[in-house]
Parts: sequence; structure tokens; C-alpha cells
Amino acid sequence: MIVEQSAEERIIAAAKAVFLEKGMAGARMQDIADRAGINKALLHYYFRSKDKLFLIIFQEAVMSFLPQIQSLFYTAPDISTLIRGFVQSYMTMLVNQPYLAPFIIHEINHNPSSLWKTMNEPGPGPFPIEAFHQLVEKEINLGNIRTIDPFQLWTHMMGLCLFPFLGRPLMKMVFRFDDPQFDAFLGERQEEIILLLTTSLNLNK
Amino acid sequence: MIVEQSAEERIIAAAKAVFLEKGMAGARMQDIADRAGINKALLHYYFRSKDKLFLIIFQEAVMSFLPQIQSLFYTAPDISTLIRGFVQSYMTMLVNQPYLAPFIIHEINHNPSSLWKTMNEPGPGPFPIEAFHQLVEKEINLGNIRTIDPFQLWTHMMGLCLFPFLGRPLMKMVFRFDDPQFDAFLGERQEEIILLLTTSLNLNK
DNA sequence: ACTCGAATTAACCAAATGGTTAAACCATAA
DNA sequence: TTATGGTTTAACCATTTGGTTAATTCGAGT
Repeated sequence: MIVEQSAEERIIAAAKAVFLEKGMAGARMQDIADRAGINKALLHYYFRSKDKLFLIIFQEAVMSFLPQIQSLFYTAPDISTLIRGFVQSYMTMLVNQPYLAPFIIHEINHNPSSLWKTMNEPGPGPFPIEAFHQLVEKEINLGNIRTIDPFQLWTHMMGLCLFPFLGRPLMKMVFRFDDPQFDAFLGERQEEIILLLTTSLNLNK
Repeated sequence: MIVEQSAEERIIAAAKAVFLEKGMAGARMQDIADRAGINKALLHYYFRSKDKLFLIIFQEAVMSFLPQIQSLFYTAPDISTLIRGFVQSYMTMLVNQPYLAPFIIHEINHNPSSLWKTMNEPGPGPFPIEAFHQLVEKEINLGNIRTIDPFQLWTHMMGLCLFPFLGRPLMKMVFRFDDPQFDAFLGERQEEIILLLTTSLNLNK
């Protein structure tokens, strides 16, 4: 059954699809209108310009995954819990929205300053890097993990999880995987990342 | 002193700069012409179209780093040597050409099929994933490293090295780093990646 | 000095693209 | 029934953009 949807909602959905696939520079207002099944003028009636519409989509994209991740960094009692929780929930979310990460990263790369505010202000708030920093240092002092720069560890966690989604087509070429094979690979990857990090940090006892 | 450069060379240099910064969709032929200090018609005189020019730049970009990496994967006698050599030469190259990785990955993501051939044929040849596969299995059988899927290990190596370059602006925001701080972070990262991988693989003896 | 072909440019063109306008449509309240 | 106000559209506009043309400049060979 088809759910009733207002024109505005259909526009948002269409814009999201087009922007995530083509990026700001590659997206076309006409494409969005066609996809939403409405006249192009209606786009400008609801959202004044391409930039305005893009900003809304970008904010929505950021909000759709940052908050849940951030809460983990605030609440996790120890590194082991944080790593497990992060890897699992982050990769699950990425599997469900595979275009999200490449989109956000690409747009930030091409317009860092103007999109910065968007990521900090009202919505998600700034990333709680301090909380993570303190947790890591606490664990080091307790002798639970080896000495490591928290920034390096954060980058490990992010890079290991994100890279397969940023470079999926490239990896499919190199590995000669089809989509099912790649998805299986992603499924196995969660435990592998957790294993890699915990063994190297001396958490495996 | 200014080195004499033919118009064609200046065009290539300008095109490289513009394409790497803005991507195919965001690049403008007029920008390239201005940057090269020549008339726009001359672009089409030397290179027929934007697509043709783009393809040349893309191929040049791929060729400027794939070959040296590939040779490592062919010649390394053991995993330990491969990891050290790869991380060091790969990250050095990325530091020197920070736009390269985001550019290639983004363009492949947006046109996988048509750029595929480019990456395999004449130039670099396909990535030697088999050689890597065999090396890893040999080391596992020799008991030198723990059991691990070679594809996962490959992804670890790539992701750990590449991610800071793909997400640099994002990370600068989260870490609140300026450029010197981030570069210092990158400098320390080489040894940290090597440490992470070797400890987790039981190579630290 | 002159010729000839390659290099270079100003001017131009057609299509694409973001955006606007004025009219038409349509539900609802008086 | 008919105002009324929000919604939707066809037609249009100005600018941008990739690409072309025809003329001009320039340098090497005669």
C-alpha cells in the first residue's frame, strides 16, 4: 500500500536521494522535481533555493546518525564496551544507509567552513571528543590498555568502520566481489575490527 | 626562477589542480583555462572535451601512486616487511598529494563502470590481490600470524592509512586541530598503525 | 620578405540550469 | 455560491557552461 505523502515530504525524500547519490555539484533541481513527481517551481515554493534545500538535506543526514553515536561516547563505562557498542551500531547504521558517509564526507571536504556550524549547533552538538579522551586516559592509568594517543585510537575506530563504505566500488574491483559477497564481507568485519582493536590494546583477557 | 612550460603542460597542470579540488561535476572549463593562463578554446584544441581531459587527469592520478604500491605487494618477502613498507611509502605519498585519494575515490564512486577499465588496463594493471592473498596464507600456515581473512587485513591497512586523508576536514573539526597539529598527528600515525597491526597479528617478537 | 602550418584568440552558439512569474486549481469558510 | 488563501503548474528568463568557428598571431623554413 502507498502511504499518503505531502508534496513537501516527497520533495525532501527525492532531494535526499538525488543529493546523496550525485552530491551538491552533480545534483539537478529538475531531477529532484521529477523524482518527487511535481513541478520544478514547487521546489522553490517550499524551499527557496538549491542551497537552502541542500542544507536541509545535509543537516538531516548528519542528524540521522551522529546523535546515537555520540550518546555511546558519553555513556560507555569502559573502552571495551565503547568499542563493541560503537563498531556494532555504527556499522549497522552504515549498512542501512550506505550513501550517507561518502556524501557527508565529500560535502564537508568541499565546503568545510560553511558546513561546520551545521554540525555543531543546536542539533547534535559538538562531538564529545573530551569524554573519549578522558575515558582512554583513565583506562591507560588503570593499566587496562596499552599507552595510546586517544586521537589515534579514535581514528582507528572510525577508519576501520568507515573505509569499506567510502571505498566500496574500488574494493569491489580489487577484490572482484559482487554485492552479496561484499555484504557478507561487511558482516564478518564487525567482529574482526573488535578483535583487532582489543588484541592490540591488551583487552583480551 | 620560472621554468618554461608549453601550453599543453600548463593546461594539464591547471586541469589537475581544478579537477582534484572540485571533482568532475564541480570543475569548470573556464576555471582551468584561467588557471593555465590561456583561452578556453585552446582547451578544446588540445583535448577535445571535458570528459577527455578528465579521463587523462584521472589516469595520471591513478598512475601517480598505484604502481609503486603494487610493486611492494609483489616483492615483499613477508607480512612484516610488507606492512612496514606499505604504511610508510603510502602515507608519505598521501601527505605529498593530499587531494589524490579523495578525488579518486569520489570519482570511482560516481562512475564505477567507466573508470574501471582505466584502472586495470595498460597502465598499472589490476591490483595483485592474489599475491597478497597467498602471502597472508603462507604466514598463517607458518604460524607467524594469527588466522585472518586477507581481505579484512587489506581493508585494515588501507582504511587505517587512507581515512585521515579522506576525512581530514571532519577530523580537524572534531579534534579541534589546526593544520600543523594535524600534520604532526599524521607523522605519528605511521608507527601507530604499524604497532596496531603487528601486535594484533602476533608479529611483535 | 614571404609562405605555410601550427598555435592562439575573440566572438559566438546551443543546451542546460537555477530561478521567477502569472495564471490556474482547489479546498474551505462565510 | 462565492470569496479566499494556499497549492500547483506552464511558460518564461537570465546566466552559466561546454563547445565551435573563423579570424589572427607566430615561428620555422624557403
